[in-house]
Amino acid sequence: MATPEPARPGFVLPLLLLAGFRTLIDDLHAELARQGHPELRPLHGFVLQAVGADGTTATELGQRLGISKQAAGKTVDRLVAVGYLERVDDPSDARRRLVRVTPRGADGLRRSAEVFDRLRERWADTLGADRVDALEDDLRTMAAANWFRLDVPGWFGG
Amino acid sequence: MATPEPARPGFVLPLLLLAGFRTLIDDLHAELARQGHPELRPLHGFVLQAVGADGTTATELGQRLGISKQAAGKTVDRLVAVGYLERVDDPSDARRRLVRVTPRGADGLRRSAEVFDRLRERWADTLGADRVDALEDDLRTMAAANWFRLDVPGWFGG
DNA sequence: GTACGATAGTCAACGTGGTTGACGAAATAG
DNA sequence: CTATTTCGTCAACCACGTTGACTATCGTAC
Repeated sequence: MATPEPARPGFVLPLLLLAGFRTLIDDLHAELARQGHPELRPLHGFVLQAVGADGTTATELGQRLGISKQAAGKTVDRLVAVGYLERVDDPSDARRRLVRVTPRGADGLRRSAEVFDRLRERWADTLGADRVDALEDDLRTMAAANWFRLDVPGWFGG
Repeated sequence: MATPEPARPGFVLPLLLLAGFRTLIDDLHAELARQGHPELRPLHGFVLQAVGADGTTATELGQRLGISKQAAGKTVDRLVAVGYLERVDDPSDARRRLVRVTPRGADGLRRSAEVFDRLRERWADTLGADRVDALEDDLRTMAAANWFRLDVPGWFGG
């Protein structure tokens, strides 16, 4: 028995990371719902972010998100349906359909950034700014690779 | 313009928390696959943990996991199919079907705990034990509430 | 200028995980 | 004994992911 009952069992660390993530995302969406964006799901903000100001194609979006072009296309469909994205034909290439953030989408994106900033300030108020900085630095050290993969539902489930 | 371009934008914090979580879970399952448990999905470990040594019912499992009894039942079905859980009739109540961890499930659970401990040690080696302790403490402070809700796919997607 | 390979998007089928609603069987309360 | 509650399951549905196949278009090579 190498380590019988460690004082800090390893399994709590992932749970705390998940709980921290979830707390931030839940707080964000509670606030977004209050500000007129109740349809925005956790995934959607990341997708909007990945589309970016310049727009993309479904295929490229899939590559950015680490998912298939088909999955990206379906997600775009849903965001188009709720008015956050739009598709326009690319005049220079009839195969491509540009995906662009609508004004409403841009509004949601801007508010998301603001709320995230405010939430981080709240963490800094409670924990101390240095602790939050250290937390980010440490996570950056340990999680270098998986920096932007958003296939969470399929990954976790599977 | 209250905060134009903050030095530490708020939106990276959740991404880092997610990336940290994901790194740990991916490392865990890579190791579990090596140790003879390739079928175990990220969700499954948490479900096994929630079933516990004494067993439960699907309804109670749903409550523990924060999902419906139907969803819990389906997940149990899948874990039964891969041999990690079993259902037995409750002799004292013909409505209930006890869900129990099989020996194979217990093996997976034991190995998971070991791997998580080892991964935490790796973090402590890289960051310093005090930093990891502080990270956990800080997260416990900020994420007190959502301590154990595992409806991740549905929550994140939705 | 035509033929061909690569690329963009879509359709279809499927798996996993979640939801709600309805229902039968069994326990429990009156 | 009847009424209510509880457990489990079935059925239908949605969100998100996958792979495979197919069309249309682009670009290149001949």
